[in-house]
Amino acid sequence: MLRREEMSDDALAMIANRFRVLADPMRLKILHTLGNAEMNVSELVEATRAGQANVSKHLGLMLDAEIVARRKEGLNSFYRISDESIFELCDLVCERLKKQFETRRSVLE
Amino acid sequence: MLRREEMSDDALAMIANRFRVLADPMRLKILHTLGNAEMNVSELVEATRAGQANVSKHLGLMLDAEIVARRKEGLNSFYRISDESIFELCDLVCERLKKQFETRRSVLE
DNA sequence: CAACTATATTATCAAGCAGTAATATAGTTG
DNA sequence: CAACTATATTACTGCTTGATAATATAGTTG
Repeated sequence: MLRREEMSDDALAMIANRFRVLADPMRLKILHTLGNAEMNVSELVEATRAGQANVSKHLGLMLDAEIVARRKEGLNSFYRISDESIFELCDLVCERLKKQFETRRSVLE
Repeated sequence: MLRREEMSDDALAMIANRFRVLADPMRLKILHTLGNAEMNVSELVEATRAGQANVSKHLGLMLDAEIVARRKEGLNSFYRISDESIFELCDLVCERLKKQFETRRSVLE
């Protein structure tokens, strides 16, 4: 796709934007925590040991990006992953990082 | 991976860092331009219509991240993609973005 | 070696963003 | 309805980073 077709600047900006959402350790931590189950904000605050405002802001950002979905129930907001493809993205990155470390290590031997 | 195993903060930081490299339209443009062929800096400057210092800095960043590789020949530096997995990443993001737009569009009908 | 060329680096500025405290909103319970 | 609770928003601060101009580095050519 990126390699074969022409890419408009707008398309590039949208793709970059999506990567930007994933380019933050705290958001990845939230996503990782959310991986298995729907959770409310308080649970996420406890699990990540971050401030409530901070967690809410990250969740809002990811909600806008449609990476998570929200279900409101009384005072609580329950969040869940709505874009499962992020796990594929993370897996790809992980594999690649492992390969790089492997290469570097073998260079030293 | 991200979903199943425990993730250290260091691991999350490394993954986030990799996404950060891809979270910039100009870098994506350079990667896209480099997609098919090895090119030197001048060619990339012309193709992207960006400043020379800017292109060099982005290339340096991606070289450090081992996303591109460099071959020096006389005055020229030739760059090429060294991490093909970035195209898979971009493809995944593209597909997902298309789905989102499709969903939004159908909501309006 | 002097002039030239390609690339890299540095300094600087402006913009964007993560974290936090304070406050607002809105639902709940006595 | 008053006190309480969960979440969202706002204002602010410090840090990071992208773009650019200026300069440095290093190879080339006459």
